[in-house]
Parts: sequence; C-alpha cells; structure tokens
Amino acid sequence: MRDATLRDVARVAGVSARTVSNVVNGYARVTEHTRQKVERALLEVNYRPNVLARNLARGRSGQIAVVVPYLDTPYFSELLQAIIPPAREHGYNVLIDQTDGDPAHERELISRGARAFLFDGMILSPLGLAQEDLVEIDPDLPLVILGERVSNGVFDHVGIDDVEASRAATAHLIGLGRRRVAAIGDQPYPTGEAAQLRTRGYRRAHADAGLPVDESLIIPTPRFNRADGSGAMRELLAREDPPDAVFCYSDLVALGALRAVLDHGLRVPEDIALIGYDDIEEGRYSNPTISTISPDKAAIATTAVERLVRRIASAEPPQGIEVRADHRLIARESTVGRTVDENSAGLPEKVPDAD
Amino acid sequence: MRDATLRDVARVAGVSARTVSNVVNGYARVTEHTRQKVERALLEVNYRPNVLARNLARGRSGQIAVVVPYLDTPYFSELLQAIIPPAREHGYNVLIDQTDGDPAHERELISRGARAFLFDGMILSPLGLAQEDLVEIDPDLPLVILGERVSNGVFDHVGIDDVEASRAATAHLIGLGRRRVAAIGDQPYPTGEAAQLRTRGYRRAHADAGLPVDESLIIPTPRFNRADGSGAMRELLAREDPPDAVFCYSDLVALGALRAVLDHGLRVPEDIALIGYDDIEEGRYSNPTISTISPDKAAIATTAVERLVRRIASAEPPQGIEVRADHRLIARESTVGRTVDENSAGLPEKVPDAD
DNA sequence: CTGAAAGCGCTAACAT
DNA sequence: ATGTTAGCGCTTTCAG
Repeated sequence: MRDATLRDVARVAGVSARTVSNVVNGYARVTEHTRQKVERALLEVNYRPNVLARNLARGRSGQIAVVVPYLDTPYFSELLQAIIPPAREHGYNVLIDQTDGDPAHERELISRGARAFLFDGMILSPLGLAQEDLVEIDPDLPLVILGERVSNGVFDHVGIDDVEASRAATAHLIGLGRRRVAAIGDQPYPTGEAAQLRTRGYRRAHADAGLPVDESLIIPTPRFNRADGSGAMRELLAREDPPDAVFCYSDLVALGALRAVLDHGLRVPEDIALIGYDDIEEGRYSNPTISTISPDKAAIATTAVERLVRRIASAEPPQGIEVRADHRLIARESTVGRTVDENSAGLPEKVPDAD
Repeated sequence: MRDATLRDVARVAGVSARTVSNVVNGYARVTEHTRQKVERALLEVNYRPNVLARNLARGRSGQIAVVVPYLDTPYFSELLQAIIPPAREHGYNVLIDQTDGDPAHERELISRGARAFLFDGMILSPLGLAQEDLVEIDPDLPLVILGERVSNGVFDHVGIDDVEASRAATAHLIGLGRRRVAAIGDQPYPTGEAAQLRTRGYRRAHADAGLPVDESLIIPTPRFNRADGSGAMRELLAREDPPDAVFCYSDLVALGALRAVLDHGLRVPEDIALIGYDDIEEGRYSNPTISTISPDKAAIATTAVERLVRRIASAEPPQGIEVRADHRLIARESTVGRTVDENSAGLPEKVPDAD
C-alpha cells in the first residue's frame, strides 16, 4: 500500500494541504476544531511525512556531517557518541564520515563535491589541514573545526588549550622528580600543527622548571595510535640513556608505549612514568591505569553542535570564534603508582565517566 | 551565487534537461558531440547535482542506517569502520545511530516512525529483540540483522557460529587443564538470546569433556562492558572456591575481569586464565594480551551490506537467509602465557589487522 | 538520440 | 485561520 501523502490527509480531513502542513509542523495557529479533525485523519491514514520532499522544499537536508580521521579510534568514537544526542535535539541527523587518514579524502569532503546538499554543515576533526588546504573549503559550507585553531581565523574552533594541557602533563612528570622526560607524537611538518602545540607545552614545562630540552627525546610519529606508541618507545628503550618518563600525545600512544616498556622488562611507573592524553575509557582499565589529560568531551560536543547550528542559521557567516573547553589532569598508576589516591587508585566501584 | 541547476546547464549547452540528465547519470547513449557540449557546460557553470531533488524524484534516499547499541564499544566501532567503505561502493551513505541501550529507542528505529524515507534500509545490531518486538518492525523496511538468528526466519542474519565459537573457547580453557571454568556474560531472559547461544557453547564444551557444569560459575551481566566484567569477576573472587579460568562473552568483559584479578593480587594466566570474544585491538595490547574469538569482521560487514543492497533492490522480500562468517580462536598471553607462540607472543612488529 | 512535460510530496508565498 | 498554488531540482514517460 502506497504511503499516505499530505493530500490524502487533507482529503480525509476535508481541509487543504496547507492546513495539514500547519498542524504537522505546528506553524500557524489552528482552530482546535480543525486540529482535531486533522489529527484524526493523520492517524486514520497513518501519515508519515516524506522527509525527502520536505527537505527539497525547504532547501536543506536536516543533516550534519561529522568527519573524523578514524572511527575506531576511541577518542573519536567517544566524541561521536557525545555529538549525536545534541545534534538530534537540534533536529539534525548525523552523517558520519571517516577520512581514513587520507588527506585527499578530507579535502574532497570539505569541498563538498558530489555530496553537496546532503548535509547543511560539518563538524570536522582535521587530520591535518595545512594553510593551503583551507582555500579548497567550500566557502558556503558552515564548518566547525575540532581542535585548536592553528591557521587562520575564519572558522569556529572548539577544543581545549593544548599548550597548557601539555605543559601541565609534562610538569606533572617533572614534579615527580623525573629529569629525562621524552615526548612521543610530534609531527614537525605543515599538517602537524596540532601536535606541535603539544610539543610547545612540553618545552614550556621544561623552561618553567629551568630544565634543558634534549631534542633527541622528542619522537615524531605519523599517527597517534598504539603501534606508533610502541614503536617509538622501543626506539627510546634501545638507547643507552633511555628516558625516565614519557609524555605521550594520546592515550593510545601511551598504551602502546606501555606495552613496549613491559616487554622490555621494565616497570611503570617505577622505571619509566607514562602520561597520555584524551582520557579514553581503556586507560582507566589498563594495567597499570594511565595518567592522562582529560578534555571535557561533552562540552566539546555540545559546543561544537551549537556553534554549527548557529552558523547554519545565520546567512552571513559570523567571525570565526575560538572555544576552549575545560580539561584536567588525572593522575593514575602510570605516573603515581598504586597509591590510594583520590583520583585513581584501584578499580573504582563505579567507573567515572569522562563527561 | 545560486547553485547551477540542470536547466542552467541545459540552457548553456543548448540542449534539453533530459539530455543533461542522461550525461550526468550515464543512462542512455548520447552522441559524442552532444556529450562534449554538455560536459563543457557542466564545468562552465560548476554544476553539482542536488541530491535532495534527485532522491525525491527517485523515491529513495540513497542512505542506509546502521544501528548499534553503543558507538564507543570497540567491537561496534570497528564494525562500523568496516561497513562504511562497502556501503559507499554501493552508492549509499551511512547514517549511524546508537540505541544507547534503550530498547524503546530500538523499537522506534525499526518501526521507522518520523524518520521513514530517510534511509532505504537498515543494518541492525540488536540490543535485544524479543519475539514480540519483531511485529513492530516496519514490514517494508529492508533489514539485515547482525548476529545469529535467534527468533524467527523473516530477516537476513549475518554473524558467526556463536555456539561453536563459544564451545571452542571453553574447550581451549579445559584443554589447558583448567577444571573450574566460569562464564561471564549470560543473559537469562527473553532479550538475551544472543548471550544464551554463548552459554550453550560453554555447556557443550563441558559435555564434550565429560565435565559437570557448576551453575554457580555462570555469571549473568546486563551488558558486555568492562565494568560488568570486573564486577562479575570480583564476585567470583570473593567465593571460597574461585574459578581457575573464565570464558568472557566479550573482550571488554575479559579486560574488566583482568583488572579485577590483578587488583586481587592474582596472576593471569597462572592463577586464572581468561579468554574473551570479538578480537578488538585493545586486547592485542593489554597486559597480558587477551586470548579471544576473532570473528571475520570484514566479511560480516561486506556481507551485511551486500544482503541489504539486494533486499532494497528486490521488490518482494526474499526469504530471510542466514550467513555465517568465519571465526578463529587466537591464543594469547591470558591463556597460554608468554610463550613464544606463533600467534601471539610478545609485541609483533606489525600489529595484525582484524581483517 | 533528444525534447517536452508531468510528476515526486512538501513548503510557503499570496490571497481570502 | 485556511485555501490555492507555484515552485524546490531532478527523473522519466511519452513523443518524435
């Protein structure tokens, strides 16, 4: 049986399509009497609005795209999980895309090629946008970028203060008495500006403590995953003068590094202390648990959605703004060991949520 | 500047809209000459088809929904990651939804209420569909269900042989000489049929080995996450006669259980051996690494997409079929310890992919 | 092989 | 407050 259309409802209710539309969308005021009639008809024919037709008529898709490098990276899936509910509250469906580490794919998405009209705006967690990529962005695409502003100020950015968070993480290690603190995750090339912010914080902590930076302890990695972390750590362990602590640019890197340290027969944190970044759930269960920088993911998610919705609504794109969500340092076993610490020790009865 | 429409292109090229449409979609054959003309016009006005209009005219959305209980559960995010590429190859966008553990939400999605027309079909990883929920399903919704068939045979199901895989996992533990093998993750109620298949395999392994099943060692959990795993494990550890091995119904459960065992001061696998299910990447990096049942996720993903696409294409829904993807048991440290084993020991130079 | 034109189902002027 | 109707931009039947 064909789906009932607005006209069918109108006919059954003995009113015009316009009135039915009004009732369905709650636009203009409608007499209580007609409303009742219409609603009865609505039920009678089991009317379900055709979203496709509505979208075409309204000239918008009612969808927003969320683009992340990898869907199976816990930080991103946790973020996505947090983005969907507020998006839905604003009436948007979420279209998820992964760039799969492919910059070309990323550029294609932001230039909107064939899939224009399919989403009204985009929340992008850039893999790496170099200055010159920005020009490829469809200027009419409402866009919110996840992560700190690195290049220009045209778009909205939502993230945490990476430099400060990284400084705090490094300072935490130095405060524990460690003197050879390594860093894993630098990306010293144009698309790695986000990673470079972390490195800047790392340097700042050293400067604050009056400590020199051993440049050879800053290990670059192409991504922020487990394999990169363990590979870099192995490299560090092979040296004659291995570090006694490592600031890892993601929890995944820290987890990979942890595995390498343990495989090497050393202990964490006794021999080498490790701190990560992101506060993914996995780090609350690993052995040892991973100290980390915990960004307020819920705040990032809701803020990003709100900014995007606003951008979509306003005809003229407002000035790009910069939102800094909160973050905090959580000391767990990988730096302070198994003390009975307020934040971390042992396995909590209830696992604290990141948000 | 307004986006160029098909008509604009037609005018510039001096042909009709029909012809432009033909060129764009590669439908009917078009003279080389006109084709050239049209293509030049296409570029000249920078034409991008309006997907919304196309969808309305075609009467389909070009989108499929993939519904999972939780987006941030590694098994699901890894599966989603694998589903998107084949879906895109078939010309579909993927709309991701999470039910958040809410059966009501799940029912709403399968009955397609307000969001009908938004997706042409659905791949559903059911939270728990009881017999009576099936009637709520929109009969016209092309649907592929992830996981083994538990109830009726109307829909396509794609999964692995849960009973056999669970039997093998349990047999692996028994083969290691363990005699008190517990199971964490049973769900002895109508919506837990999937979990019950695992329990059936667990029982079968015992029967095969001529071992009695100690019913008190089968611990139910509401979900398959880390917290459930550690909670259940603590319960087991508090007993006078704790188990010497545990078959966990997911890797996450195993990871949670692992944490509890270590917190209790016991060793894995020396004191208690642990095996999980799903083969998520995390289990290849944990300490110790987690033995597991590895489903062929890539096969599950591509098969599910293919079946769904076929269902969408055929007017009359074919008989529901049952696809069983491959799986294999991977023995890692949590059962066999740190032997130099072909599959598992140490940290591989390259982390094997699940697919 | 190409043109003309009728929808797809809804929205939103415009009119009453 | 409600009716009339012209689009939204594309697909596709029907002619030619």
